[in-house]
Amino acid sequence: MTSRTDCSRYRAERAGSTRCRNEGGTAAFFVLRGRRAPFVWKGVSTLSKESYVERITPQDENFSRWYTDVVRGAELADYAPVRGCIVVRPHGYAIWENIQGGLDARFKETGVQNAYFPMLIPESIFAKEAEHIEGFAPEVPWVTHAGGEELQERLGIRPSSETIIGTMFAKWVESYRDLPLLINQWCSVMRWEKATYPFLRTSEFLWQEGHTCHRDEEEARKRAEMMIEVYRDFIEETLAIPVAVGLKSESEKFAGAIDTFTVEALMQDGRALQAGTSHYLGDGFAEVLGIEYLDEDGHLKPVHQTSWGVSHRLIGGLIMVHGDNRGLVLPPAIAPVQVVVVPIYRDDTRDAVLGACEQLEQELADLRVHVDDREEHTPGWKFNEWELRGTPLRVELGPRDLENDQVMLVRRDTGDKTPIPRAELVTTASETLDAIQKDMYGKARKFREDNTHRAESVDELDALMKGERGFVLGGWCGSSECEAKIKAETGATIRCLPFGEHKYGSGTCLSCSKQNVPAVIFARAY
RNA sequence: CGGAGCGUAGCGCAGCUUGGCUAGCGCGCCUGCUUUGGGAGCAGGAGGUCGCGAGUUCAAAUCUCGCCGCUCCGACCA
Repeated sequence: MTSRTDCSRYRAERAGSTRCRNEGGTAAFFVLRGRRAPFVWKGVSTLSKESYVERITPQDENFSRWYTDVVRGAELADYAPVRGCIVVRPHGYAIWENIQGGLDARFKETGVQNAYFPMLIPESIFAKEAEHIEGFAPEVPWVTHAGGEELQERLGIRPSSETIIGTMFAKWVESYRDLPLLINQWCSVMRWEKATYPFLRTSEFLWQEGHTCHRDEEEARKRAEMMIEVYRDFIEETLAIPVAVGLKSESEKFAGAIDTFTVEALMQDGRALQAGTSHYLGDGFAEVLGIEYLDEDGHLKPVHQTSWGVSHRLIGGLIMVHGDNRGLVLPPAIAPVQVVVVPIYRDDTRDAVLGACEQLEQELADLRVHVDDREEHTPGWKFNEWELRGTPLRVELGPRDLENDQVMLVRRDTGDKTPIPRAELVTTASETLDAIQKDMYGKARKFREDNTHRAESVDELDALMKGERGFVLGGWCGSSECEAKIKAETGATIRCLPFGEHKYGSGTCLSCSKQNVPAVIFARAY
């Protein structure tokens, strides 16, 4: 009874992991916790004996190291033998699959269909839109040889697919009756980055790119705004990450777009993360690619387009918004395993405990539940392991619980440990998961509010950027000169010109002191 | 792209300054027994092209040159 298929999956996933190290090292993935340093968590002090305990670099000691510790420790990703590329491991990929599932359903609700286009783009096609190729040229790898011969025409590896998809759209769109055309593809793209960082900036990354064609500007703009709203909804509801929604400045816009809408999140180190973008492309691509339709009035007109995407960077956002010094903390809605059951037994109680666990697993079948019945680890080891992996809820079941007809329920986000009567577990578990989801969003939202400041001058902005950082609201007159100057002096960029409920009124331009200009969000960005 | 550092067993490191026997240590892994409510104990065991390529030398993990990769800190980007 102790072996089940999902169980062996978890075993396979863990193959090759290690978490301890010797005394005496310095820069390290896992740092030695000093002898007799008590492992303190929520008032629980343990491990008083001399023992080596793996530790993640604390966030406030070195946030970057903490981040990479979590990425590798939670087995989300590993470095690949290709420069700048990561391997997304099963646990990380399971999160990605849940992101895909949630977004894909939302896309389809708005009438979008999935398709797939080639990864290789002939140079002649890629080069058709001038701004587009100019923006991406430095980051595009080219295939020049194949079949043992030099190719007649170089093939670019897609950094984004506007041109190749548009080329196909030109064949498919003939009449206004073919519009709107709403297509999405899940794929990976490649951008040859100078400096890479797991999930946040890798040479190849997983994403989705939606591409749509419309009859006029109004309809296309509506679609671009609709999709940024889909992102906002998903990221806030499912990933429990609050975002600011707004418009990108000219310099931060997508190469070839008229307008770029963005959702911006704030990480725990006070830096901003662009979590998703949606572009109104105008008819620029349509003009050069010949995506034209015959309108009711008998005239041939170019379509108005949009494109929009999010990437596996969202996983980086999850880590940096919710994680703590014990590792990853996952919102229940996205967690591959929502409830882990850890049996605690001796030889004489083994069968009873494992039997009860199997029963729990059946009772909790509506949730994503996993019984960790591995023989080779102690319960304490498993507690740490599942906390590092971010599992929202843990159920502990041992002989004492059997006697009292109860289980222990432990929340990952707060560490709270509560005995629950067996009969109430199913209800309490799903209620607690709902509470965790809500509380995690609330906590992240409060963090953002506590770390959103106002600045009246470049000096004030600079002081904030040198200190605790965060979102800084300040006036901006709209000129690229002032934007560039502010960036040069403070390192902060304009994350967005907020709209909707995120508007913050007006102020004085931080750089040129022009009065009554809109307030925008400044931040150091990833 | 600049500055700094690193690359020796699956992971973390020592050895390198001053070249020399069989390259060590901890964790992990394997076997056995005892264990199991916050990373268990004992015993035995397996595991290495010392990042890659040249060079110097009787002899290179160690010295020289080149290349590759990674990490951290700054400038550019989903």
